Amino acid sequence: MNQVLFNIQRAFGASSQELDALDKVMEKTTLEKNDFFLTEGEVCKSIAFIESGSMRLYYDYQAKENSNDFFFENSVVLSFASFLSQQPSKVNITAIEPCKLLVIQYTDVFSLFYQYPSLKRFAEVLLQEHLIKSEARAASLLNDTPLVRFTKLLEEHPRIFKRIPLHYVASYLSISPETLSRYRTKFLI
Amino acid sequence: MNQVLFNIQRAFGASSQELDALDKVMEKTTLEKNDFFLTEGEVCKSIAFIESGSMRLYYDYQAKENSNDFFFENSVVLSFASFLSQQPSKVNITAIEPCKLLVIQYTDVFSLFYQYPSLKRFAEVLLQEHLIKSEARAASLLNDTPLVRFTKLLEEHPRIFKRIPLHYVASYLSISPETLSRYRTKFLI
DNA sequence: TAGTTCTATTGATTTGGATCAAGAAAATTT
DNA sequence: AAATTTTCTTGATCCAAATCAATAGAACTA
Repeated sequence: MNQVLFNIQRAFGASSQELDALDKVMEKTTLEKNDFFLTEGEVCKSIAFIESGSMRLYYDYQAKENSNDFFFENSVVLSFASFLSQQPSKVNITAIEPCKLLVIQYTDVFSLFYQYPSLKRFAEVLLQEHLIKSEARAASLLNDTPLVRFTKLLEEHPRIFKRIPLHYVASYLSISPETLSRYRTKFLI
Repeated sequence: MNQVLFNIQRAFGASSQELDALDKVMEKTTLEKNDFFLTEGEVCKSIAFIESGSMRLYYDYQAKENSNDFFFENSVVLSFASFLSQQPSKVNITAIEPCKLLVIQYTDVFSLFYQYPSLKRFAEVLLQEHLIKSEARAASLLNDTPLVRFTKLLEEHPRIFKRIPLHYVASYLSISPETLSRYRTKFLI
């Protein structure tokens, strides 16, 4: 059994029947560094589980790439807004490191929900978690100064600084790469 | 039939039976200016529909009140994060103008969903709309300069400038009241 | 209606972070 | 492993918005 299925089983008590059904519709794929999982304007028609590697979700806005999220192993990756509404995505999602992914298609997702209630419950929890995360992201950008965002990120997600190129991290914090570099020397990183 | 029920019927084709059930659990209440609908730390146990008036959702953060949303007639008001997780709210919600509200309790919401699928569908649409709005809010704070946020708000929601005290609007835009005042003279408002 | 508090404007000054510029270090490619 | 590209750092300058300060105007309230 792959790690993704194992996690779902452990967290939601999915039956082996449900896990089998899920396994059947999961396609293994890989992405090279800088390959796109989703591009702006395209409708998000699949969900990815990351087996290994890291990814970045960003807005391409006025010649700037503003990163809004990073993903690592055992994460679920998609544009919720585009996937749910089946409207063109406003974001891009690309591989930072080479990635091994398990991918499920939109149509399969809903036919699975129809058949297996505990998978529907899994999706509802994912959706709720994402909503809370999205509100927290907006709150952080509203309430915190750039320096506070930096120190919080450093404390809460130190691995981001180890595995993500710093100019991407700078754009996530909504500061220039130069300013991030200065924060880092100031905090002896 | 009140305006709220009328809207639900029109948008979701709810049956008269469903609307009756909804009507039964809706309690009319009023709020005076500055009264709280929800305070930080409290669990959000109800949903309000605004019949008349306006409300404000804000973070109370380091001696500053940072407004994150404004609501007018025919809006649905709650802290989604707190309501869904039944965890203490991180936000406050208060009346700006005196409000007439229709309020539904948490427990009634879920018993209604259980009985009436089209109301569940109504809730799912609300949730999806909120998620997209929350992502858009974060995107705006990440991508746009203060001045661009101001011009977009002016264009997309001009009534906010007519009915909401400007220092609240300033905090929503994440700028000082002085800067908002200067933007306004610059744009001849 | 006079007094008080709240809200908004305008001016002077300060400041945190952006931008510009150059070079160093690291990673990738050939 | 040499060449090229990408990433990161450091310094100098600039600028948009914050802060500080004073006043005016509106809206409560006693």
